[in-house]
Amino acid sequence: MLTIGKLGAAAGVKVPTIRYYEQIGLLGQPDRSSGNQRLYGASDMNRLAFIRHARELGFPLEAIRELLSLSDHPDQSCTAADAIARRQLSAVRARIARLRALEDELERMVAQCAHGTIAGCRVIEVLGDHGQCARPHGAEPAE
Amino acid sequence: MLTIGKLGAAAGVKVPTIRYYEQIGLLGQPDRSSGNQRLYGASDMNRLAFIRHARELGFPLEAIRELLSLSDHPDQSCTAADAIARRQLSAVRARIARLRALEDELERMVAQCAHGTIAGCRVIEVLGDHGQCARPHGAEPAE
DNA sequence: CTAATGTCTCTAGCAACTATAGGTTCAAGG
DNA sequence: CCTTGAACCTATAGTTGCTAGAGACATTAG
Repeated sequence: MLTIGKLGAAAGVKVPTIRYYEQIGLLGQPDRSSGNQRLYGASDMNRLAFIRHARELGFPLEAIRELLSLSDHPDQSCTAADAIARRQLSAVRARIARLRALEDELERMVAQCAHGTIAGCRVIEVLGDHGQCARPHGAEPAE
Repeated sequence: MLTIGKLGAAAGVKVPTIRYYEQIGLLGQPDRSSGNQRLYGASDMNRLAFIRHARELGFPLEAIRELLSLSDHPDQSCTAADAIARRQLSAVRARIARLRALEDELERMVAQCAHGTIAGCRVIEVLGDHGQCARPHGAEPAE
């Protein structure tokens, strides 16, 4: 049985965050010690690790809640979980592409700075240019 | 001259968000019509598109403020500008590296999903399993 | 046994919006 | 010209996903 601090250290999640997850119902209420302290077992550990990894991948908590409910009922189809993962994957790829363009421009700026002023800075154009958008704006679902 | 609604539609930014950006000083105070309504020009449009794209890439508003200051003062001494550009460049590179790791993990998740039931779906296992982490947890800088 | 650390609850704050309320201005149709 | 409805104004409060603080109780190392 782990105290909340040990659990947090093991899963890489801060203690107040664990209590927050419990508060919003992502984690169930754990057993308590005689002195009212939370005590966790291996299944809590797995659940928390799942939440942490999903958060790292950019899943919103509501999507995680959905995934957890799917895994609580493993006889259902995993199509929904797969769709969420695919959506995240394409979002990640779009971000990488844009960041590479910005990286190039910042490299160019740093090189230019080495020899004078930053007149002719194109950072705004690189990120300001709508024409370089992977997809058009305005109709995208919010992240 | 564009009203705030037209500007927002053109840049893909909601109207209250534009007013919020003005409030926190990312956008200057625009001209007003005789009836006190905001009027924007092409340079406001570029600036707002820049902010939107940078936000999509996950830059915090304070980093965007710095990037904008680079283009706002193109004659600025290179010492200051260079420091800002270098800091942003390393932030961009860190973000790219992290996103690539996430891309790999999502690819693996999607590839392993058997499209059957969750019992055979690895999405949840992959996210729950600490052993498959690209890097150990706990010592990473927060996003 | 005592001192330090960990835990408890509760409240408040943060970033970056988003929504609502209650009023004003503008542009288009009758 | 006048009305009507959309778009605008200000100001405030709510959202998500935490994070930090205060003040009190529990546990553990020396």
